[in-house]
Amino acid sequence: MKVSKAQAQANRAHIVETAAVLFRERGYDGVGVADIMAAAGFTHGGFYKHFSSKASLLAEAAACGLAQTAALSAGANRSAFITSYLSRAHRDARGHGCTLAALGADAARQPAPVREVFAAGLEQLLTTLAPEGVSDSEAFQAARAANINAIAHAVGALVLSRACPDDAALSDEILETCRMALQRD
Amino acid sequence: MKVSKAQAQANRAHIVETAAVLFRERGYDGVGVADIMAAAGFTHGGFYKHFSSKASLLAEAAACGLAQTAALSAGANRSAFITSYLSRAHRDARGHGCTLAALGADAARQPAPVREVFAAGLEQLLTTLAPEGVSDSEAFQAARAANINAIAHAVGALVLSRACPDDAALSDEILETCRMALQRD
DNA sequence: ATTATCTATAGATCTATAGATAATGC
DNA sequence: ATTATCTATAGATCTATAGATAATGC
Repeated sequence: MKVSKAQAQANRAHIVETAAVLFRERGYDGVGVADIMAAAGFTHGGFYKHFSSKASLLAEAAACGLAQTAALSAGANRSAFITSYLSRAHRDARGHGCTLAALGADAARQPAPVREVFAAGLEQLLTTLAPEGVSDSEAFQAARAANINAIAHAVGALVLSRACPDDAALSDEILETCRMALQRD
Repeated sequence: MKVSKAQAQANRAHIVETAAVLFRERGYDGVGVADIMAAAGFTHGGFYKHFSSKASLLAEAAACGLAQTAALSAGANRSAFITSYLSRAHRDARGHGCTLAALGADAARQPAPVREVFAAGLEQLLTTLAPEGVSDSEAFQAARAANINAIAHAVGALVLSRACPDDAALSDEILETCRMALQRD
């Protein structure tokens, strides 16, 4: 049943990507190692040849998810990023959405290595969103502060809209109100 | 081993308050029924004479925690509320802090009854924060929108600051940046 | 008589490990 | 010979229930 080293590497990456989706959908404690391995197409016994523990997989899966969000923000302009971030489609697709919103609260309860991954992912997003060619130190700080505020505002809006019932008017109202405010700034 | 009806009622309330703290600290899936009952001073077998399931306890515990936050906001003025909400003390006291930030992401994965409790708690907070004596409909809507934005911004800041390592400069920077922005508005 | 709590346990799950298998890669 | 994967399982946990106990409340 052995596979080539290249295939084993690909299998490992596939497990990380599968976990990145399942953790965002159901939370860290809501998914078992066996669930992840089955979803990736393996039996659960093979897990520990790839990862030392479930927590270390979370760190890799979070890094994977955070990199996806940073990549998305790199392409679009700020207004387009906000529009898609605060859309009902994003609210309803937890498994493929922002890792900060889906797993930020879970991260707070995890050991330092996992939280360091989140801090690095957030720094990456701040860098990606920063306007280019700002050499002035004061303007740089102002732009960084504006990005921190925008991300916090957007993450909070997404978390709150998801905490409300799907069909509640309040859930849509939160998204629309915050989208308008963030595009006004 | 039976106690009076009044005592049983008090014991039940004590279990809800204990659960409200433990769920916020460790998340819904991070605490067991036996943990909660032991922390409240009972054996776990007695749980089901008070609650029909663990999920129904979560609904009550969330309502309890959300009412505490709404009560806090009722007393202070807006600036004082923001100052304490975005303090390091609040960040580091998850078990006794805002339920929206601690359990909002968990709520998104729970059945409708739990999410309805969150929506009601959020509406309560919006009402509490609204300025009194605003009869004009347009001004009322503007005040409601401003409160939705402020709560989303503050919740997101708290979630993100907690997701970073305790000692990271980024965690403090998020709190301070968002506190300044929210007090400027 | 009722019932709040306790003891004990069923049945399902979860993380992690041990040993077997079989294909890679030297 | 090494190792990626599989089968099987240990040991711990979790939700929920059953039945016993003993104090309340009629």
